[in-house]
Amino acid sequence: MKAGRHRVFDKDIALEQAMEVFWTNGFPGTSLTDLTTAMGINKPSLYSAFGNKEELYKSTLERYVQKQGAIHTKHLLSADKCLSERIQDYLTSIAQMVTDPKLPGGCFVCISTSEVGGTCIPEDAMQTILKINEATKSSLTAFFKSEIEAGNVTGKRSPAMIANYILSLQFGLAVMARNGAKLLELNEVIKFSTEQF
Amino acid sequence: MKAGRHRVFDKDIALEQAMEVFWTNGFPGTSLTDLTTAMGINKPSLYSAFGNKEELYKSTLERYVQKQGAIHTKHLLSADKCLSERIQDYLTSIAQMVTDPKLPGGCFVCISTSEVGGTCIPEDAMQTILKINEATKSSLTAFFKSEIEAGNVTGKRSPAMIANYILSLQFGLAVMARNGAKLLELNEVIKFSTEQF
DNA sequence: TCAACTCTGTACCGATCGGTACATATTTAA
DNA sequence: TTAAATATGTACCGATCGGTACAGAGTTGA
Repeated sequence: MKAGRHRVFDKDIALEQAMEVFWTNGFPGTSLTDLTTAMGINKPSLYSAFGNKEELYKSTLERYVQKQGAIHTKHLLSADKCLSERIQDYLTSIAQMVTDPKLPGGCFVCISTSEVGGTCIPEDAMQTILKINEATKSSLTAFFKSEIEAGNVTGKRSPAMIANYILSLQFGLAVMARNGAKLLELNEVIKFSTEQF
Repeated sequence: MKAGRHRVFDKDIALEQAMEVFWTNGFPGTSLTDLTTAMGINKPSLYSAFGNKEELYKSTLERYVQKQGAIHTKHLLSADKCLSERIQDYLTSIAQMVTDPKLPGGCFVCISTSEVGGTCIPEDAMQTILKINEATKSSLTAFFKSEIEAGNVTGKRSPAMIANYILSLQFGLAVMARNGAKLLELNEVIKFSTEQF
């Protein structure tokens, strides 16, 4: 066991609470006081555990991708379902998350992406966000490439284009949720937008 | 002529410059120094001409809707074109704007909508944003209602659902642009997403 | 020419920003 | 029991935040 006084807060819980604050307010809209209040710790504890505001922000983004983002992709791979149904399940899973009243609303990555290009987002954080979206896009592209090769897509469509289409829809649904759209409305949109598969 | 010293800056140009700053950085990400620097005026001039930061923000939003948002809708009504072509033109016009290198990138309303729900957006500004989106949605709904009545839409689709679909696409394209998507990519997505009309 | 008026520039306000120094409390290993 | 190590809480740092008081500059009508 390590010498020294023990940490009295759970680092993982604190990280989740920080994530909710950044998710709600964005990076420039979140102050250290917002963070320490939500996390139930004080500033020196925050800095010793998470570095600084930017490092904490990047940590919450990575946590989001792992804990909130990754739960949707399994729907794309479920057996015994046709492609359009799997895409629909995937998008519906996202729609549920972005409208979940127990969460801040919308998509953390989408909100962060909207802040890319602003002058008050640190360069490193910007790269983190862009990398996350690149990973999503290339993952979707690889998926549709294999689906096309399996003959599950009609017509002559490129995997990258379909990936961009799905990514656009994800972002769109997330902003719609921030605007107050209901899950039912989003599900109707999803049904319509997956008809061509 | 009014007595007193004359204003040395053009209020309309200053408003446009303020709009670009808010568009780039969002409301919490924009400081008064950012604004006065871009507008080329000092704080007392800003306050006497535009009220305060929030009032200026709302003014830039309204200006955006009038000058940047309204130019797209005409494509929906052009004669001698089928519905899918008109929708495609409408969305392409938006895609051009959100990727225009002479503009801040993305859509100002979309970025503002992403900030709705955060604790540092004043209540009045929040209402302004929501009203803008309501207006867009009801305008699109009315449009599709008349198109359905004209028999231009196949299948049994509700105007509100199609309006939500188009609005989601708009938002999605805007966030994609912030993420660095090229106009060509967005045009491919648009073509694909309007096939079902 | 002068009073009334409006805008501009400077200089400042209290509050909050992100971040830290330092003393104290707590724990482990020796 | 003690030294080393680590976390916490307080109290503070300079910088910046949104906003304004006030003096002076410029313009009008009388």
